[in-house]
Order: sequence, then C-alpha cells, then structure tokens
Amino acid sequence: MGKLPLDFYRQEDVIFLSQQLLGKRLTTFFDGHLTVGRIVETEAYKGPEDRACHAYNNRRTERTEVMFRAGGISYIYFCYGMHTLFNVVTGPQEIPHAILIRAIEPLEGMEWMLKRRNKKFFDKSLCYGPGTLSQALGIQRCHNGESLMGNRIWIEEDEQFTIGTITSTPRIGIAYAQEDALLPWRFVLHS
DNA sequence: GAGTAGATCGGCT
DNA sequence: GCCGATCTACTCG
Repeated sequence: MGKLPLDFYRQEDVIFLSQQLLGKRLTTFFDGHLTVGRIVETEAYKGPEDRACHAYNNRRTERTEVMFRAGGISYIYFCYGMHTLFNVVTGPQEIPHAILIRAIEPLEGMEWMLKRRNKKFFDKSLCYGPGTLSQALGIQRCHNGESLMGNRIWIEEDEQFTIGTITSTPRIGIAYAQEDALLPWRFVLHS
C-alpha cells in the first residue's frame, strides 16, 4: 500500500524528483525480513549533461546501461572497492537520470539493520551514508536493475509524515566533475 | 573532537 | 594502471 507508481518515476525532472523522494519510506523485503527507512538525503545525477553522472555525454557501457532504461528500477554499483551504492533510475527510456539515496533514518526492522551492520546499538552511523544504508537494508549488487514495483525493493508514501525543511548543497565526492561539482543537487531533509 | 590514512577491486582510458 | 557518487579506525592532542 502507498507504493509509488511507475508514473512517479517516469517524470523527466530529476531535480524535482530528488526532492520528492525525501520523507518517503525506502523498503526492502529479503528472506522474509522487512526493513524500512525514511529517506533524508538524496543527490540528483542528470544524465548526459552532468559531468558527475556515469552516463555523462550518453556514455553507454555495461555498467551504465540500466540508467538508459525507463524509470522505476534500481541502479546499484560498487564503489571504492568495498561499498554498494543504491540509486533510483528516473525519467523515460533513453534518458539516463538517476538519484543517489545518501541517507535514511530507520523506521522498521531495526534488529535486522543492526545485524547486517554488525552493530549492537543504534547510532547515526547505522544507515547514514550511501554505503551503510545499502548494507543496513541488505541491498547488494545482484539487485541492480531490479523493478521498484516488485516485492523486494520499493518506495512508499508515508501519509502520517509531515515534511520538514529541505536544504540543497553541492554533491559529495565529485570534485572530478569540474564546473558541475558546484551544482546544488544534493538535498537534505531536516526534521 | 577533528583530521586523515588505509582498505580494496571493478570499470574504464 | 589509475582512481573512484565511501567508511572506519586511529592518531593527535
């Protein structure tokens, strides 16, 4: 219930969508274990015109191919030799936009998040950061290209939740993107 | 508490 | 062969 529909993901404005995802419930259901976190930080990667995007200049490789598919699927890749980063592919087919989910706050399934992260108690490091949130939710590289309409990974509305203040800043870790490194395409939700 | 080195490997030039 | 959409532990003080 409340699962975001395909129409949502197929919208063209990836900057707008990055802000819309804030406050939503990112949910996974693997091996009978439900884990849910509220999305509190995102970054927009705007396809061909964005030097920070893997699909900059419409570069098509085996890795970037999923971004060219129609919105509503995952783009998951391996970074710095040890981290799995989860993105939402958006826009129509052939437009390689994606949104990196950078942080969540745990809502359900805390004991499984702790177990996957090998931690005893909650603190901010549990799922605050793109690598740690993937680990807490059990997201792995084999889930790349998976539909967000299925029953393993999806995003749902939270009718109870009232959105707070959103601020925008430059994106993290993309100094190589030259002039595009300064674009204010990172969005943070303050509670 | 702040700053930084080291880990570690796939993707692409 | 280089370096990355990062995290953690360890240093120093």
